[in-house]
Amino acid sequence: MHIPDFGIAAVERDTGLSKDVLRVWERRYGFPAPRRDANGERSYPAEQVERLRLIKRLMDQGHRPGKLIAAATEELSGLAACSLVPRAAGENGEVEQLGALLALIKQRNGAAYQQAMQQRLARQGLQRFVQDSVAPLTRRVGEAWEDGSFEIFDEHLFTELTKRLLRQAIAALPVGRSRPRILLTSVPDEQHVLGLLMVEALFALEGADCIPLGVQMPLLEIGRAASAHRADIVALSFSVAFPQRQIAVLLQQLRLILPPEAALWAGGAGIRRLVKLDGVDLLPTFDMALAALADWRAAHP
Amino acid sequence: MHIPDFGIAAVERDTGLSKDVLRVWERRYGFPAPRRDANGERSYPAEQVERLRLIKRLMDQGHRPGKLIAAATEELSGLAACSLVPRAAGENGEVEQLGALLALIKQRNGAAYQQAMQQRLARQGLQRFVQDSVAPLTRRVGEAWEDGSFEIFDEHLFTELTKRLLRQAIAALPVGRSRPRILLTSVPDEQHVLGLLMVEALFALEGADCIPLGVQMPLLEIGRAASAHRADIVALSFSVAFPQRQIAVLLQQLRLILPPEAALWAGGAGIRRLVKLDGVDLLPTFDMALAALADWRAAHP
DNA sequence: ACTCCTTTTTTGTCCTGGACAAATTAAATA
DNA sequence: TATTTAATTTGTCCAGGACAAAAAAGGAGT
Repeated sequence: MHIPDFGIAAVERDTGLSKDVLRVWERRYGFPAPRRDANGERSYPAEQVERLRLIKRLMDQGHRPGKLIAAATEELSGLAACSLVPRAAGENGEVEQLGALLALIKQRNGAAYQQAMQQRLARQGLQRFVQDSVAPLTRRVGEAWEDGSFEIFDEHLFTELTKRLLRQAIAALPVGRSRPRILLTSVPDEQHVLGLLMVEALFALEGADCIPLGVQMPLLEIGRAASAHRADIVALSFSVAFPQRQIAVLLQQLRLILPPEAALWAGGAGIRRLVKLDGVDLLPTFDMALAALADWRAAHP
Repeated sequence: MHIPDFGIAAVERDTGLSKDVLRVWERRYGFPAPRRDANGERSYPAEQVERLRLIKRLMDQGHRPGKLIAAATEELSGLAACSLVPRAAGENGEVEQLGALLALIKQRNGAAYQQAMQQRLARQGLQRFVQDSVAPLTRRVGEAWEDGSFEIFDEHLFTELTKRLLRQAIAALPVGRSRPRILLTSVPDEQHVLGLLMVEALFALEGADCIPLGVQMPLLEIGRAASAHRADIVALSFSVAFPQRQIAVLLQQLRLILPPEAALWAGGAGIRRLVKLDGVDLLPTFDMALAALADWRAAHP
């Protein structure tokens, strides 16, 4: 079976590497080395697309492209080596349980995973379920993806099923009617929604009035939505995969677009490395988010 | 309050128009006409970004860029005029009810919308709920967005809340264990998920074993997932907004990637204008999708 | 008037190769 | 060992040309 070659647009879609990057890598490093079709346009064999995807994965993990492209195929070793993050001791029972849940996904047994998680939710209650089950699981899925033991579609299945659990749990809560009114969304190009759902669950538990707008809102629309819904707080989420360099400028631009009386909160793994920004509250952890909520209420009696 | 200018990357993110398109429009039509920053790079005033968004909206509706850019501001009239699609007579009571539901979204009363829809679901049952409530509502939201009476964030809120309802309803169904095993997903750049959820609901009602992988799966990953899950059918969804010219080549490429024994089904409003493709089943309506499911079962006893 | 075929215009995408600034690493200094 | 400075790496942007696929316009035949 011969998989046909990919055009440059298809490679961009499938790898997340922009056309500019693909061309400049070819010029500088000699890789990728697509052949040309009848019109002189680049035509990438599936094999090179796979390799590009691997390189992208390792880059998101912190490696640099120059090194990765130079290395022949021993990357595979460096790949596994770097993800040996030692796990905190003393929680081995818990770790085992989470591992068992991940194994269910790995076996592609979605139904069993869903059932097991439902039980956990009932046992722990929503707050601890989010903080002690969903959040650590998400982290471990990320690690498993980085070290190659999880395929992308395993991650997708995990995400999809977990999203359902969280949404179901949120829908079961009484509708929040008290302040603050919190608008939850993400900027364009940021499509990870799990973090947003987790924080929505926590806020909804506290009785806040959450307005979930889904992901990928253009900045100007976020501003309009905040006015139209008279939101007290606009909460954004940034995943690790989001291009770091853009986050700061993006937040500052949004700050200028938003009504001054609306607070701007940013959370997610992507903002860990960020320094302080004027008029933006950076909330890297759930505890900080809950504390910020309490602070807001104290300041707005 | 002065909203700062946008860089070309920000405009691409917020409007969905590629950098290439933005530059070539400027060269050909003289619009947009960004000023230049200190580095000679394009810098788009927020006003022009808004206008670009409007143009994009009208283009998705079928208008051509050359005309739109030439027209000064009378587009606003042409905009409203074109969406006067006469509604089918005889269903006015039903139309009224749907209109009332839309009005709830428009009033930004998410809670009331959710409650009303829940009632409808209980009354109609899932199948009729999908076909007679969700599908027509989705169509009307699309129309409302095109003629400007819905903001983008209204559409996002509608989508988000409706997704929740559908997922909840699907989760309440007994787990499908019988054939066929259907893998549901969409290709990269296609992020509309409502159609996928609607069809999942219908398939799940028929007892099929649905594997929801969420949206935006790279083609090669879809192939792998189909093998790993031993899927009988891979079902993809394309919205109207998806670039038409790419759909056919994309489907043919995926056909070659998939195991030959796996069927490839494509649905959604985006495939309406498509002609027949070898090895791909085009299913523009829900009825056709259900018929295809029945056919599959008849052929695989 | 309507359909089918051909020609022209429109429009998006791709190309080359240069430039530069922000981020990162390496070197040098206190 | 810290902290500043120089060098390198790397992503993004630019200009302007080219081309093919899609859409519109024109023409011939039934």
